[in-house]
Amino acid sequence: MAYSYEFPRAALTVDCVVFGLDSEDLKVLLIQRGIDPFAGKWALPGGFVRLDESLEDAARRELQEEAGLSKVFLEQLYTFGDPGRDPRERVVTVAYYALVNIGDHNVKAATDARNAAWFSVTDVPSLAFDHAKVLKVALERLKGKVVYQPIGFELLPRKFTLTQLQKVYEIILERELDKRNFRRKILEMGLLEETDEIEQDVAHRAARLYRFDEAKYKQLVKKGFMFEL
Amino acid sequence: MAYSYEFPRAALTVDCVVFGLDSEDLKVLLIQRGIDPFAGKWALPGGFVRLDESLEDAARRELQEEAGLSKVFLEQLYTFGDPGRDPRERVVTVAYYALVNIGDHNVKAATDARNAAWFSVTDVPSLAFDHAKVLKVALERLKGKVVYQPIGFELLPRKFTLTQLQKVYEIILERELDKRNFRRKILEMGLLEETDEIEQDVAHRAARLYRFDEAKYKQLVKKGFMFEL
DNA sequence: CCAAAAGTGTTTCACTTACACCCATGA
DNA sequence: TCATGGGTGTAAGTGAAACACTTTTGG
Repeated sequence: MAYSYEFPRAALTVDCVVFGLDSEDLKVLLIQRGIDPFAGKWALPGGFVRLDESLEDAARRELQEEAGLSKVFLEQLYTFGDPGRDPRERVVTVAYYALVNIGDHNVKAATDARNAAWFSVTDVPSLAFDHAKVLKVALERLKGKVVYQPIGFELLPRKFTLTQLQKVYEIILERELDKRNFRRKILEMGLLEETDEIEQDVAHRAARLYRFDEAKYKQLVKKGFMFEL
Repeated sequence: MAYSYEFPRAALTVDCVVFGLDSEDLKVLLIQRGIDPFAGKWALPGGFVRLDESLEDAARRELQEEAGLSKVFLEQLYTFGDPGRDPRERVVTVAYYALVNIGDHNVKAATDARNAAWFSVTDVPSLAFDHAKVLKVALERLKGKVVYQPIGFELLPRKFTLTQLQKVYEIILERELDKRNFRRKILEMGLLEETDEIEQDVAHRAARLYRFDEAKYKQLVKKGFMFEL
């Protein structure tokens, strides 16, 4: 690798695909752009990487600044850098995806008067830049990852019912799961801690609440355990 | 995402983890650096991204220039951008990994008089920058990917024996596989085309040669087929 | 004829899948 | 008492894993 200070340089940004879940749909968080290019269009939250921060730090900072989100699950997705993806100049973006529990996080109105809103992933508006492609890649990654990594929990409150968890998987995978088989499988993994609480304010028998046991999971992984479906 | 021309910019590079295979070992291609920083140290092949080329094009160009490799399997791995990973200034690198058949590709002496050589992945020298980490991530990716994507073939000549193929998996996964089960499983997928040729110059019964049928694979994928192990 | 790897089936076991009813609760 | 989802077990089928000997060829 040779050094070369004389070359003009691409700009470097991060963009975040933030997934959330309500009882019906998988949602993605979008920001309405205030300025050109694509003023007024919806886009993924993101922005320039500063010279003194890591890529992940930049992604977290943008999430905080543009949507008031902090301490969320965040993982690098892919880097998009085709010439022409930004109409003005060469911009390379490192895309991340995040999983949040919509209930916990009130997406605040962004500081700089741009709108932030959740859209069902099956019904997103036309997006700025190549963000439609980024979203597509993120969705594929999420579907692929959710079956062999315990990340479904990230979309739920810390305590949840088994039915809620099943719903998470059904929505992401876009297929129905058998209730008894699902419960047996997930419980036999030993990753869920049964709490002594039950759900509140439901007009039927209240379900037991469970909690994902992170410590137990890490411990099992060390012994060769692999999460699956 | 706001525009901001006044910020100083990170430099952008690509680095490639090129995997090859001989009959014993999984190998990685390294280049001995000619200039500082890390002059004399071994490093992954790579270099600066030009403003008018895509990231993948940059990776392919560097492979061609530094190692004489072309038309290889190449896939984006991860982007490494921690401040401080380059001692001189902020450099963000988009890492790719490549799979090549060592026999087919004579790694040429690099044009600028730097050495290129294959090292067993279990015995690599100390590497420049954070390339040890990049290599580690690439190895994990390869191990994870090889079981659910038919990429093992990329490390073999176009025609190969079932034993060679089995060896590929055994070396990458670092565990032994059962011969009969392996052959049954791989043949039942219907991805291998039996040729009428057999291996040459062996001091024992010569094995039949097979070829990976790319067209068949794509066709099966459309019907929902998933490669596995 | 010996050494070396090619090639070939069957049984066992574990896991996945399909499936239906009673229970608890609040309205 | 009715509507709603919570919670539970079993049988059948499918796929994975374990396992050893005969065949072919070149030296």
